[in-house]
Amino acid sequence: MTQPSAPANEASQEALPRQHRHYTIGELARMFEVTPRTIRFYEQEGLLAPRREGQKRIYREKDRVRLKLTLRGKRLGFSLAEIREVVTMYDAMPDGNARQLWRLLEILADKRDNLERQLEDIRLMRMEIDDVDHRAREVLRNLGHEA
Amino acid sequence: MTQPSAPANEASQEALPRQHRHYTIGELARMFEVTPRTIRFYEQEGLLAPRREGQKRIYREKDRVRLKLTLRGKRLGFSLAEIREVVTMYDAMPDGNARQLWRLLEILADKRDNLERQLEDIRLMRMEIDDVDHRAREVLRNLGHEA
DNA sequence: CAAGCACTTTACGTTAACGTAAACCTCGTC
DNA sequence: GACGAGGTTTACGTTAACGTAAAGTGCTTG
Repeated sequence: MTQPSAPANEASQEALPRQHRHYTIGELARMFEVTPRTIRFYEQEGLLAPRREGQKRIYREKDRVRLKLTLRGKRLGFSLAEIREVVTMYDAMPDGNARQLWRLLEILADKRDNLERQLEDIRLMRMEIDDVDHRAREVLRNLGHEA
Repeated sequence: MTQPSAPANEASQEALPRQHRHYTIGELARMFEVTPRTIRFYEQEGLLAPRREGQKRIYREKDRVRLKLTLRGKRLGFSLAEIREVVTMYDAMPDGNARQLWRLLEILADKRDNLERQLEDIRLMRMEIDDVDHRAREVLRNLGHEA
């Protein structure tokens, strides 16, 4: 039984406060169950901008959060382009001009509408799934009674 | 002012009970705001199976419902393959064997889990959107007070 | 009967979001 | 000092879900 030796970086930091922790690409990949390739791709698409230490990428708490938000957006069917539009505007917010800010509010309202429609879709799809489920169980019950 | 002459088929049927109506591909396309190409593609992928009248496709109420469900599934991020798996099993239900039915229940449980996670995602994303919204309005307020 | 729709098939093109492979560096360690 | 486990870049491949273009069929309408 060889103990899977804990990656040095991971172990050496687990006592640090979250805000100051940093991560390698592999760590993040495991945390969110994606491949490093995915994370690099998101960087290339302007969704992440990790610091470098020599050649290696160093991810900080802020990057981790951004990745989390990105993946959540994806699960909800937003494209990377849409997600980027929001997060970059969010970052540019404090010194953004009024036009940009209004544009941001516009986008947010849009996303909200989208979410509302999804909620309704989920409600309806749930009902239909329940219906199919009941029918299937019914058929199974009858299969049991004959034969 | 030339009246846009109502398509013969559409007008001639609007008094019929829904169950017996039938639709052309163009009608369906307009109803759901997709292109005919999309509908043909769904057929090619085994999601629809309209009858033919000569060479033309004739869609009935059942087909319309299937298209509706398909598009709803898409909005929720399901792939056409996933959607097909459910709808074809649903159709094969009454005379499906037990294994198939159990498999169907399995799939349904899976979809349900998926929907639950999406609900949570929506909840969280709503909060974040609200947060960004508030910040943006705050900045706008301050912009108004200076200058 | 020519024109104009709405439909048809066939087939190649396109975009997003990665996967995969090759070739390289840089540690710690056996 | 070889080696394995991580990391890196570059670049071509792949899949889903259609878009788009070409070329033809069939109605009905001026």
